[in-house]
Amino acid sequence: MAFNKKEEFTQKEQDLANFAKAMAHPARIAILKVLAQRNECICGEIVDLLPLAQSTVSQHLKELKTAGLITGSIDGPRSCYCINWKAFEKFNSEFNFLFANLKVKNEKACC
Amino acid sequence: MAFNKKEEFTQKEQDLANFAKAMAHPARIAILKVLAQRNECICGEIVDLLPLAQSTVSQHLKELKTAGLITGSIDGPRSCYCINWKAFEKFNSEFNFLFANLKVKNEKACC
DNA sequence: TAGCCTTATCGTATATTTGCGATATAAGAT
DNA sequence: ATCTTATATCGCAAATATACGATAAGGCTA
Repeated sequence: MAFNKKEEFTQKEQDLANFAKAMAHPARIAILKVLAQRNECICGEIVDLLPLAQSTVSQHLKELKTAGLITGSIDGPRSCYCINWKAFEKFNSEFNFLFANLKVKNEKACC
Repeated sequence: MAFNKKEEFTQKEQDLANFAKAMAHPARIAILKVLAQRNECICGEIVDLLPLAQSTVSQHLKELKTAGLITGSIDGPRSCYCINWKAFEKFNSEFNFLFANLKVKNEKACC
C-alpha cells in the first residue's frame, strides 16, 4: 500500500499539482516574495530573512528550482536566484482557467 | 529536529501555503475539476472517476473541505460536495497580487 | 427488524517532506 | 598555498502525507 498513484492522472493535473506543491510551504512563499520584491537576483540575504538554518533554506531553493519556479546560476561561492516569470505566467493562466469555470457555474450553487 | 517551523511565518504566508497544499495532489485537482464542471453538488460519482479506493477519495475530500476549498453536507448515506467559490476568489486574488508584482519587476530580469 | 447501499473513520504500512548539523565545494583574499 | 566565506550536499531523525482494507455509521427498502 501507499503506492504512488500520481502517474495515473493526466499530465496537466500532475503539472498543476506540482506547481501547487512547490508553493505549499510558507518558507517557499516567503522566498518567492523576497525575489518578487527586487529587480535583481538575490544571492545571500535570503537565509537572514528566514527563521531557518542555511541548509534548510538551500533545500527549499532547490525545490523551487526543480519545480521551475525560479532560476539560479551557481557562481562558485555566491549563487544567484530569480523568479522564472514564464513558469508563473503559465500556471497562473491554468489556475485562472479553473477559477473562471468555477465563477460561471457557481451562480447556481446549491450548498 | 524536524520541528514544525511553519508557525514562524506570517499568517498570510501560511494561508497561501495551505491553499497551495490543498491543491498539491493530482487527485484533488481532479476532484476540483469535476466539481467545477457541474452546476450542482456531487454526491457519489467522484469515486468512479478516480483511480483510487473509496476510502482514499473520502480522505482527499476531507482535506479539501478542511482547507475550505469545498463545502459538504453529509446527508446520511449520500454526501453532497461543491466548490467554495469565495475561498477560491480570495486566494486567486492573493496569487494574482504576487504574480502582478513579478510581472512588473521582471522587465529587468538578470538571469 | 434485517439487509443493503453509501460514505466516513480507523488502523496500519510505506513514502515523502521537513529540518538540522556536519561536511564538501568553489571562488576570492591573504 | 592556505584561509575565509558562501552555498550545496549528505546523512539522519522526526513529522506528515498517501493509500488501502476493514469497519462503523446512517439512511433506505423489503
